Amino acid sequence: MQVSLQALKAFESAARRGSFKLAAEELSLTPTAISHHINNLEGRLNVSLFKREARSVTLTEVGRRLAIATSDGFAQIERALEEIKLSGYVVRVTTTSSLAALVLLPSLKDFSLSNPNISVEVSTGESLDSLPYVIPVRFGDASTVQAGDIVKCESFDVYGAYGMQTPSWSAKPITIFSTEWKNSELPAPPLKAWLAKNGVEQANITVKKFDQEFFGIQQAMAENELVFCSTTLAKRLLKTKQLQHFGTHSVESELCYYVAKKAHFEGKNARIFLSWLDKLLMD
Amino acid sequence: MQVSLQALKAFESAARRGSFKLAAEELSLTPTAISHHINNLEGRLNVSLFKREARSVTLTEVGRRLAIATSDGFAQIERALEEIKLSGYVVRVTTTSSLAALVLLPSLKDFSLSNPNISVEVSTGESLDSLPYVIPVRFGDASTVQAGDIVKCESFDVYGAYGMQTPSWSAKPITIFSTEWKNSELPAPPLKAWLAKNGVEQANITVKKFDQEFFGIQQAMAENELVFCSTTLAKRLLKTKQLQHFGTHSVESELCYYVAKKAHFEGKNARIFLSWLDKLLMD
DNA sequence: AGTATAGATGAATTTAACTCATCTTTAAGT
DNA sequence: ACTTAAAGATGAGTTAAATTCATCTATACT
Repeated sequence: MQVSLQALKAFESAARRGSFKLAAEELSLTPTAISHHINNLEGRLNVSLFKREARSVTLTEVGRRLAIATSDGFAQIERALEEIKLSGYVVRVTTTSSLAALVLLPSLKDFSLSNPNISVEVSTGESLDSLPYVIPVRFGDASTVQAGDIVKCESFDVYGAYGMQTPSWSAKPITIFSTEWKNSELPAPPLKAWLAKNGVEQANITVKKFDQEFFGIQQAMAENELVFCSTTLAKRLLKTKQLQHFGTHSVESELCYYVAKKAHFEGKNARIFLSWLDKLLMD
Repeated sequence: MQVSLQALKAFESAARRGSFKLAAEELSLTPTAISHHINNLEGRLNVSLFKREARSVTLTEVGRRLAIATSDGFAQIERALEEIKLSGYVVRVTTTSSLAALVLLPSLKDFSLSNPNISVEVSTGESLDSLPYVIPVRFGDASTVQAGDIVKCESFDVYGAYGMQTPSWSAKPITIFSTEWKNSELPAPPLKAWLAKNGVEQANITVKKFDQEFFGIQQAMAENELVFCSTTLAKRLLKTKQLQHFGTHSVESELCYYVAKKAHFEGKNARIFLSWLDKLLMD
């Protein structure tokens, strides 16, 4: 197609509106741009598309032929685009299983109450990360993440299944479930620092590791055990009386939740979702 | 339409060909351009249009929806454009009445024999001059015309109606028909120079003026008189024994035939016509 | 293991798109 | 009849989108 698509669109609008001026308004251009486009089109096609009067233009016969084709052709494309754009009101998020299961999915009903016209689709795994319209909420080493992308720096603490006895850190052997990330480059959960901060280094502790926090948490709840996990994941479970806290002190970690290229998500609905997520994780 | 038409066209081609590389070839672009367009489109629409493999791409469901619409929409427009372009095989020319009547129209059957698929439409007057696809063959002052636009510099001579007596320049009063252009800024026909060149300044000459050469020529033929006109217009009439020449010497003039913005007429058929015209006028 | 293929990313370059300034030709209003 | 308004035309200058170049990545193939 050696003729410019912009020119064809300008022509279509001018033909429909019967005026270069109105076409310019419709397309947020100047009348000059319309005039140039149509003159260019006429030159390329070697035909006259409009008959010019002093203050108006009327379509020639050949102009009418093209007007019908462009009107139908562009309308067809626009209908498909509209359908697709409507589907864009879905905000797509990909994140870890743990955050999805323990934080995001359970909180989504609150989001939906506030934003009934926004649909959020959550997926786990990393295969969608590189898609420009999927918001990747990831867990990573804060020192390798852009400051603007960090949503929440994570702390860790020990929690026990709801209703179990308070552990005696100086007597019986104690088992604590913790996590060993699949990604060996991620900083390990700061258990040693926690032990030191809480003055229980000398406790008789056995650590059982899971490759996801979610698994460790679930197991601890099922077996009335302790779990060393992030405060973010534990928060809701504390509130719903599935976990309990024993008055120990949490420790900061080098880990954080972040959204890669956060500023790139410019869509209105994506911004709304990201604001909500900020609040959700920081509270 | 906030999405780029170029991006939509790139998408349509990639979808049809199932490859960014092939789309790039089809559209005479680089694969990078295709990639940028499609990534931009996906970002704007907030959807994935292609599933990327290592060495290939496959359409997503939503991509298929858009592919159908763009394929149909653009095809519709292109069909109309093809029809219109076919109609562009008509070469449109506007020129003076004199040249049209005495040279161009009578010679067109030769042109058609050589180019049976090209149709030439000739109009007189200046109203079509500014249309970009109408070839204006004009008569003007060579000093104000771009060198590349000049087709033929014009000479003038005296001719008589066929069969009339050879004029005696030194005896009886002589009437010569000449032209006074409507456009007063055009150089007058060089009659004085002709008289001087032919050594007949002392002849007893009365000049009768017409505002078009064609009129003067027609009148001279009808009344067995002399006419001072351009050699180009006289040529065919000499050949067809409607005018005769008396052995006088033609004089060059400051006037020429030219095609305004000649180089702008790039269409194949227009170039063919212009070549033919060059030859016709120069012979 | 090395090479080829094809799409991705981002900076730099190119070019078409667009605007601004000015002009022209009516048409409308006084 | 004269003046003003409306709307398209032309061409130079500016801007922003389109495009390329350079480089990289992830397979697939030999």
